[in-house]
Amino acid sequence: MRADARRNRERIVTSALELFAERGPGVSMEEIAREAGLGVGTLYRHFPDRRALVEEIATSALLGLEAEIRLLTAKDVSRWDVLTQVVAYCTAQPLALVKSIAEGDAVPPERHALQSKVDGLLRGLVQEVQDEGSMRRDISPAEIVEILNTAVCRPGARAGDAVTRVMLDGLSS
Amino acid sequence: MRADARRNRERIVTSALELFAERGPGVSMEEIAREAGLGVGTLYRHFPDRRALVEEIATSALLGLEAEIRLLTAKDVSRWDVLTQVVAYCTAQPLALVKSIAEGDAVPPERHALQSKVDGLLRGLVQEVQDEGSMRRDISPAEIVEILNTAVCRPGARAGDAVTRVMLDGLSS
DNA sequence: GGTAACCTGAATCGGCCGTTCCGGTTACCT
DNA sequence: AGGTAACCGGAACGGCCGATTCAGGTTACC
Repeated sequence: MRADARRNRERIVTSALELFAERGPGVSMEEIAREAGLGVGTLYRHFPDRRALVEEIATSALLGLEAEIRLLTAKDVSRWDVLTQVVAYCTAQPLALVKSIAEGDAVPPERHALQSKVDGLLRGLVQEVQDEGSMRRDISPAEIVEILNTAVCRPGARAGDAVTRVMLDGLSS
Repeated sequence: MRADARRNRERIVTSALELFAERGPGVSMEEIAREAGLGVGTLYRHFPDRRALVEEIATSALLGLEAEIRLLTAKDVSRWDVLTQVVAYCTAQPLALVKSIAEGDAVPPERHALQSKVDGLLRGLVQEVQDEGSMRRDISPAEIVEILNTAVCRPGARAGDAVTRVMLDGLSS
């Protein structure tokens, strides 16, 4: 693959991620191309169709999150801090909305598996946070993950913004 | 106006409010008509175009909210309880998303004035809650109102659901 | 019973978006 | 430097979806 092609592919993914994160689904292919400083044709050279693009982004976002969770989980700090940092990662990375966007399309089995794995990790972490005693217990881990999701998958969400802080304070015990 | 016409107009407004609340903007005129058990033509008999419908709904929702705030504010209970009930009203009434939807269109001056008035009332109430000492002071009333807005204007928001509870807990002091 | 008001929903009209395609450009190898 | 395959740009096409219209049937009310 030629150097410029590789670079352009990169740009496309980056731009798409960004746009999805800040404007939600419904961003058009043309907008993505423009944001990347390329023509639509180039976009289609790299991804056969919209689904392929979404798929790539969703999958790589999930993989990134999974890696991050494992990394943070391995640290020797309170589970609460780990969770906080995971949340921060989710809002800082523009992967925020990707999950929900990707759910608009039919979820292919491979991504579904990955999704479940990440969800499992998150629920496990939340469980540990509760066991450690720093999080309220009157809400189930699954539901808490969902709550965090709504906090993070919000157009315009920023790491450490007021909504996120309030949310986390409301979850702590 | 004939009795059936009045009834149908009513139905249209109700259905639109409901659909907007539970499915967000982007609900089509046909869906609204169907939900109301009417043909699209009837809808257009009562409202010249989509904007007119949205306008009516937004305005009446705001007026309703204003009335509710004044009513609750007059009660002799803690300001915190008043705020809680206002929030509950906002999520129970399907006026939840109306505000944000109505903002998609250009906001006509008259509605803008109404909007500001309601915002003022809310900020004032929040200020009182803070003065009473039951709410954290490290976030400004304006921002808190905005936070509450995101809590309430959420597709699928229900009065007293987990997200709302967590949010309010996070705001209390 | 008559009539104006009302209702219906298929058809129309636009706009937006994904996708294609071909003429022009460029990286890179020899 | 020159050649060529890979790459890029962006106008143009086709489909879809939603707002709006309208001709023809129905109904409330006097």
